[in-house]
Amino acid sequence: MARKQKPKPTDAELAILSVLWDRGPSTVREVNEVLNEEKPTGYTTALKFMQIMTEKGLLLRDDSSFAHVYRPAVSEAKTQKQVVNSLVDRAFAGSAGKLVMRALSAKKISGEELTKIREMITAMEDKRK
Amino acid sequence: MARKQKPKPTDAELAILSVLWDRGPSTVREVNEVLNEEKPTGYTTALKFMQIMTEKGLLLRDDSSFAHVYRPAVSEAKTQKQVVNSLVDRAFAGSAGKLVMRALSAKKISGEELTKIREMITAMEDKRK
DNA sequence: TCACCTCTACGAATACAATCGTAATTCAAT
DNA sequence: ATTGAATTACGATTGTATTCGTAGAGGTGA
Repeated sequence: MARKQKPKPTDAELAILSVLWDRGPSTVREVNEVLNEEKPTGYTTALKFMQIMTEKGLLLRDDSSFAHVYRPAVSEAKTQKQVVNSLVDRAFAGSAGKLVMRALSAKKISGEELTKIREMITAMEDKRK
Repeated sequence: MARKQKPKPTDAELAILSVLWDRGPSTVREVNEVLNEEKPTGYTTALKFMQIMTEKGLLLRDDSSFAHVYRPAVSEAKTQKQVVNSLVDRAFAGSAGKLVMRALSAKKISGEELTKIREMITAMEDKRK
């Protein structure tokens, strides 16, 4: 299988991908409106990013209608894995366990999530012989 | 208490901080030699970074000897917390639990670490009444 | 002292991220 | 067909990250 290495998305690109993962295929205007809830930016700024991201292979464009419709070309799971691995290498000396422990103490996590995580761990411990 | 907000370190800056957290106070040459094991860069590149980082308040410099000795001005724990929180916000819609689960499936984690993590979780579950 | 090596200081070049303004294009409603 | 609003294309600007070259200062051994 020939895997093409997609570039790691920048912060602004990640914000746009998040919107598309959440909403599904959208126009520039729709994406920009969501982004503006967080931080106001010009319409052409979003447009430019989405054009660049299409060139980079991060988005796919359907230009059959007047307002082009964009959708992610990379999956949420793969991208999250990519940025996590990158952070693990850069700031945690390659140890994902260290990052997990830091994340557990860094932010509030809901009870349901804690349970899910604990079950995930026991499953992994079982699987390892 | 007046906490001064230190800037989020860039990738190259994190690499330098990692070396200093690991080795303790070091000269530019020492840091650069460690960095070169991963990726060869010029001596003055490391020097420039460490000067900039000192200006930014990320490093402290002892210039009492000919070769200045640098040490981190920010703790490893605080910095890791900072970058984790930033990633959670940027790529995981603010949910640290989502990041934890992604990290668990993204990279191999040793048995001892898994155990430590599980114990950490049960402790957190207990504490939450 | 002098030659040499190491180190710092500083400026500059390059690359890329992020932002926007303007012009050209398309569509829809008159 | 004509006009106005929305959209795209494209260039330009600004800011910051990264990298290095060169000059000068500091230290050392012959």
